[in-house]
Amino acid sequence: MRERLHARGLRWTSQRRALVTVLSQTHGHVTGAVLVERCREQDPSTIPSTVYRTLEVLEELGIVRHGHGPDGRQQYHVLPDAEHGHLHCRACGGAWEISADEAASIVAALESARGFAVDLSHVTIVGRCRDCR
Amino acid sequence: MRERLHARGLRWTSQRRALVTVLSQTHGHVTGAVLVERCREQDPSTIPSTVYRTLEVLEELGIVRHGHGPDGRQQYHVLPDAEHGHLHCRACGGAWEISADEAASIVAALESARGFAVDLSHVTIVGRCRDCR
DNA sequence: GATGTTGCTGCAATGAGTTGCAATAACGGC
DNA sequence: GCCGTTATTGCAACTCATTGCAGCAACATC
Repeated sequence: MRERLHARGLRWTSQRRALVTVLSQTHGHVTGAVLVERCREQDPSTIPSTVYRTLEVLEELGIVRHGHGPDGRQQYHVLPDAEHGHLHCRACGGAWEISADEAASIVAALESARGFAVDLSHVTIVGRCRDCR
Repeated sequence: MRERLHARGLRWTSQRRALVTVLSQTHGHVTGAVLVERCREQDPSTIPSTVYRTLEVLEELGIVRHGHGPDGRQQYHVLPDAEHGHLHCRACGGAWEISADEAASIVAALESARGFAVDLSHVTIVGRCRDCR
């Protein structure tokens, strides 16, 4: 981690260390607010803006990816992890992942028709699941 | 409008009238904040929570639909309008619509594989457009 | 036109996230 | 180990959106 930051002229601070530790203990998806809260457990003096700014940096480094839940709130997940999209049922709140394979049709269609490169990790599709229909 | 509300036991108030007027003069996509602002122009005493709550009601009636921009903020558009998804370039901020035809492949795939009913209006796909790549 | 219901509004507080700026503290060089 | 540079932090203010609750006012009924 330290290396990766230094390679770009960035610094390895205690605040970043704390967030990276929290992230390493995280599985699946977490909202930004939850990450702030978990950092606070480690160090109550943690400031939200620092956490959010650090998450931005980590995303640039390719350590985390973020998307938005059905309500537009931030959701992060830690790499390495197969790239995937997100599926949310509006009725029951259930969540599933959309594999790259499953999304291939639309990713390819947008790529060939418009030359558009889809960021699958950021994709969230909302609707109703089988059980809730 | 009044009829549609009354049919459900809801009421036709001056605040709702104001928002409907604003919406009728709106084309394309607008953020929630902009709608609040436009209502304020008509009536400076407009309260945000009332606007957001009214938008919820109008969405239930099928008058508007909402999705989220690349930053997760609310975006509304007024019906009637062909149902469509949204495409955003992270680099230039450009926005395009994804027609139901274009999205058909993934909508059908999720439908048949998982029995999931996609809300296309709510879909926003973020990435990089041809020019920005 | 007066009255009772109850759906809505206004308000205040809260949550989530962002931004500008001055002070701080990593880091590299000596 | 000290110093200068400048990336980061802490803080405060702000934007966007949501929620609980008491009081108000549409609407149906008479």
